[in-house]
Amino acid sequence: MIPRGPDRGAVAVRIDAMESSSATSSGSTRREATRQKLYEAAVTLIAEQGFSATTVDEIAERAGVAKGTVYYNFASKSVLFEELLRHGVGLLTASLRDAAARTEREGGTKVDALDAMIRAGLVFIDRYPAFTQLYVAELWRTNRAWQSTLMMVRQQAVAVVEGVLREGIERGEFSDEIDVQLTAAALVGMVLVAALDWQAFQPERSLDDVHAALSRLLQGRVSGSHQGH
Amino acid sequence: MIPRGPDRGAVAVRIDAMESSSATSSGSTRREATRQKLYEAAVTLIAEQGFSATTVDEIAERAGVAKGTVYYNFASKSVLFEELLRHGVGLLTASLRDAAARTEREGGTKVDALDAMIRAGLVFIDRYPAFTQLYVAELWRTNRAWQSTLMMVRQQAVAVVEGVLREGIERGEFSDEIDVQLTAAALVGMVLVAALDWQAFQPERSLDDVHAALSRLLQGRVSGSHQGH
DNA sequence: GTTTTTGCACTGACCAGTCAGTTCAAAAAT
DNA sequence: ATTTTTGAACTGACTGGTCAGTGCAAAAAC
Repeated sequence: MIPRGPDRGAVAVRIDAMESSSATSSGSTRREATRQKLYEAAVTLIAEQGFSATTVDEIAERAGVAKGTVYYNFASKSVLFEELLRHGVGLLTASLRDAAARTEREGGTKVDALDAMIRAGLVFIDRYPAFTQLYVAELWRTNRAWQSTLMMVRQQAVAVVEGVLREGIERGEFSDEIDVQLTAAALVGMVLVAALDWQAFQPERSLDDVHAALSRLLQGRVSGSHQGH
Repeated sequence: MIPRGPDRGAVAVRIDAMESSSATSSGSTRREATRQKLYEAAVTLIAEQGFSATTVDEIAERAGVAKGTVYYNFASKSVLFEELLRHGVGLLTASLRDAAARTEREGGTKVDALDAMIRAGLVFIDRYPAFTQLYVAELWRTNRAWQSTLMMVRQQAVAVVEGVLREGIERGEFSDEIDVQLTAAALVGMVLVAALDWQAFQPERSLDDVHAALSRLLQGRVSGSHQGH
């Protein structure tokens, strides 16, 4: 569809410009734009329906390109998906690291850093809910082609949280009895599930509300030794 | 569900006994057994591969029955899946309620109740990892046939946690400023993700380890006003 | 003798991936 | 400055295969 006339060339969408590869002076911006459109189409469809239930035809149609174009740009449906995963988690990891570094620079405590990362996580999920959804849905699946990609990418993100926890223990800010790995996983889960529930079941709430609720939990002001109210 | 070897009835699992329909004295146990086998086969396959990627032939084969039997017992593949969901979440909800009630009976605090529910959640996930996996993968998907079933069933489970939180606030045991819904979601997420990570990435850890880590977080002994170590 | 299961052939829809051909802007040739 | 060539990007009809669901007669279980 879309005879495309003299192709008014949708000039460079510039959605984000991650590590947008080479770009040799007269770089093929066209190709990059097409790939970006395909990512965007794929992420929502796969989040809604799952990988197998989403057809390449659907992705192509929503992106407004022909099916052949998908295969011109990606070796297969799975490869498209894998690159989508890498792309998305790259954004998240960068955002988390940034939040931690910023707190550090401003002389905050490690609790402040965790809190800032919680917020960064919420902002990310708010901006890319479909990606988050799809990530969670695939993370614990076994027996799948992109299993190893997913593991690597997960480790990348969780490592940031673990790092902050470890530094906190060294500084004596956290008890040295905490289990870094499990605690990091629990924190990630807390943010992930609360945020997805927020999006799905009470989208009218503000990000600040959600952040406040999670901060409270983090700081043990829900059930810890607390002070009246 | 979940094969688990030749199933020596370990600790009286009471797999069914839910609202297992009619059962007129000489109830058709045969049919029930077949359905159970199909649930068990379906749950692992779907957890591993996802709903669409799992074929009815595979389910039948793993369950050791003919394909026709699947359709004799369930109207369609989706219906089989929906009933599986109801079945599984029914078990979880019952277990959570039981944990809360037991604590109550023994005169524990509401924090104790939450703690007991965390443990009950972990035990459930430990026993039915495939179900948990599949549940998480489907929960936030939109546009799907069983979407409404899933919402009902989710609400059922989360409501138990919300109930305990509310009672805790009434009793003045928790701050009345906490957001019940968000906090409940966050707690569920904490347990869910920590447990799935435990299963997937460090299965050698004991349930007690995981429980201890989560307890600590719940009680604010990670970053709250804590006392040395 | 009724209920449940089996085995298996069949259908029709659907879908990942292919490929011969088209488009067009920029480079090269004139 | 005009024509020709090039090749990266894109197209969409087509293929080979898969799979949900059906139909049914005979066997097994109860």
